[in-house]
Parts: sequence; C-alpha cells; structure tokens
Amino acid sequence: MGERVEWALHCCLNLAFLGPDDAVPAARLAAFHELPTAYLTKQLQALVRAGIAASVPGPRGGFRLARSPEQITLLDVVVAIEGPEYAFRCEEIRQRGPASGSSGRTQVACTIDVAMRKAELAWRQALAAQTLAEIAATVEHRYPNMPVRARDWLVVTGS
Amino acid sequence: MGERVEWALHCCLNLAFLGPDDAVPAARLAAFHELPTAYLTKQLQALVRAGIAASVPGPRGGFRLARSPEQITLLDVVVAIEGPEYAFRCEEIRQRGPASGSSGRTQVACTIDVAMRKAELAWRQALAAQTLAEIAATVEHRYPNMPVRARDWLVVTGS
DNA sequence: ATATCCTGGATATCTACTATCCGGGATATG
DNA sequence: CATATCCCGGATAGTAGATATCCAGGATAT
Repeated sequence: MGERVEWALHCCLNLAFLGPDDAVPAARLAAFHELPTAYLTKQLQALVRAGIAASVPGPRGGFRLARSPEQITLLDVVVAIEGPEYAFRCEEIRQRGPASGSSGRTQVACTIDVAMRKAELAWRQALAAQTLAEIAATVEHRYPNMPVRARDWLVVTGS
Repeated sequence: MGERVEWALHCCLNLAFLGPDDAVPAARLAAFHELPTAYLTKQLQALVRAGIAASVPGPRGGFRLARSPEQITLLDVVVAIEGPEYAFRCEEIRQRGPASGSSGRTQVACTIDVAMRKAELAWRQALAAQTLAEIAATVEHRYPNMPVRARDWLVVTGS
C-alpha cells in the first residue's frame, strides 16, 4: 500500500480537528507533516473527486472536509486514494494450460478467488467500521492538546 | 498484491490433489497453467523456505507439499510469497513538522496505525481460517473430475 | 557415468509510485 | 477592476519493486 494513504488519512484527521468551514491551503497542510506539497495536492484532489473533501479556490481558500467526520470511514479514504480494485486480482490462470478443457467453465467462479475475496471483504468491513470521528475522539482522549495545537497551526485566523 | 500469489496458491492446490509423495518438476507445474518456468521456480523456492513445500532433486524429483493440506492455510502461502510485512506501514509522519513537539511522544502508538492494523488483522484472520484442504474439497465438490485430471497430467506415472 | 532437477546469483525489463513543474481558472480583497 | 492567492489538470522524470530470463553448481535416481 502506498504512502499516499497515510498522508491522506492524517490530512483528513487534521481537517477533522478544524471547524467545518475552515479551509486549509495544500501548502500549509503539507508543511504540517513535512510532505511534498505538489504530490500531496494530487491526493487531496483525489479526496475531492471522491466527495470526501471540498476545495475552495482563491485567497483564504484551501481544503476542508466535504461532510462530517462521523460520515467518513477509513475505507472511504483508502478507496479514494488506492482505487476500488481488489488487491488480489484473479487472472484465471486455471483456465490456461493443457488440462483446462474446452468446456464452458468460464462462467463459474474460481474457488481461490472466492476465498481471497472473502478475506478482502473482512478487511474492507473492518475499515468501514471505523470513522474519522472515532479516530479523532481517540486522539483527543490520549493527547488532549493535539487537536488544539493542530488547529492553531493550520488555521489562518482571520486577519 | 503480486500475481505470484495466485500462482503459488494454484500450485499448492494442484499439489494438494496429488499423493503426499508425488513430486512434480517445476517445469511441469508451470506448463499446467502456462506460467514462466524460471520465475515460478523462484516462488516455489519461497514456499520451500517457508516450510510449505519440499523439493526433491534429481530424476523423478520436483516439488511436493511439506505437510498435509489441512495444515496449510491461505495466510501461510500469502506470507511465504509476499512477506510478513504489513501492507500499511506507518512512517510516523505525525512526528514530523512544526507541531510535533519535542516531547517523548515517540513511544506511544499512532492511532491511525492502530486502526489500519486492526483491519489488516481481520484480513489475516480470514486468510488463516481457510485451509488448502477446504479449498480442495470445495473444488472437488464443484468439479469432481478436476482433481483426477490434474493428477493424471501432473504425475509422471512410474516408467 | 549420465541425465534430470533443484539452488542461488546475476541481469534485464516494465509498471506503479513518488515527485516536480507549469499554464489556466476561480475567487476574495482593496 | 486589478491583483494576489489558491486550486486544477496535464506533462514529465526518477525510483523501487514486480516480472522474467539465464547460467553455473550441487544433488540424486538409474
């Protein structure tokens, strides 16, 4: 899994600490964790396309969450960055080779594929069961001053 | 996830259809699914190093399962090929940047990392819950003649 | 002795991830 | 209206890992 996922998750978490209408420029969001601005911007755009974040152009613009942290799961973010494809993709090698037979076995599922998909569904369900709000609450419980610190550094207080 | 995993799973399944002492040369195992012999051999060697398969050198040699299919889980095969590392690896970007603070926060777990690991554990458990024997039984139930066909083609009958 | 087969290393190719840059468009501010 | 700020999309490189091949050496059955 790409490092981009970690970037996106931390950025979403930081945005979750802010007010719903506090937009943070990509450059500031990147500087907060010393990430490359241009590349992080690509990931933020992916979050926008997925409907997780929203972008505001112009001065005092930036990125904010598109919906409340309670309605954003870890799966949402992972899928937005990595794509919806399964990590294990069945290439149907069972149908190649001398013993494949010419019968129309094509339409029946591969047993190994079914088994691997079952495991990936368990992974997806575990990701979908955890929301950004829950993560934020855990962080706030363990490090009470971190949300405050993030907000103070990220938000450009109005002139 | 690499295609190698699919290759390894199908090869292990084919070996599970055979007798415990029927060794199949890598070239024949590869030809069965039209896979590149040399590269498949690398994966078979990984299975040997993991203790899943055993290799027999010399004429009438080849590869066989090192233990019974009941004792081989899908997780065993996946870990043997892909390695034991987590797909999501926390780079601790939270500790970089201006707001990280110089306090000794290093030793406490990253909340996002914990959440992602929880999901991966669910995936691993789902893989560990399925054995090669169960997969083989399902295949045999749905395609009763496939194990026979695999054995007839793979095993070089004595002289 | 010989043919068969695995083992390990070296090498090459290709894809996806990481990263950067730039022109264009949108918007708040004065 | 002019300008500074900021997002958007495309083009472009570099790099690491996955895919793939080849060969010399070792082990073993016949």
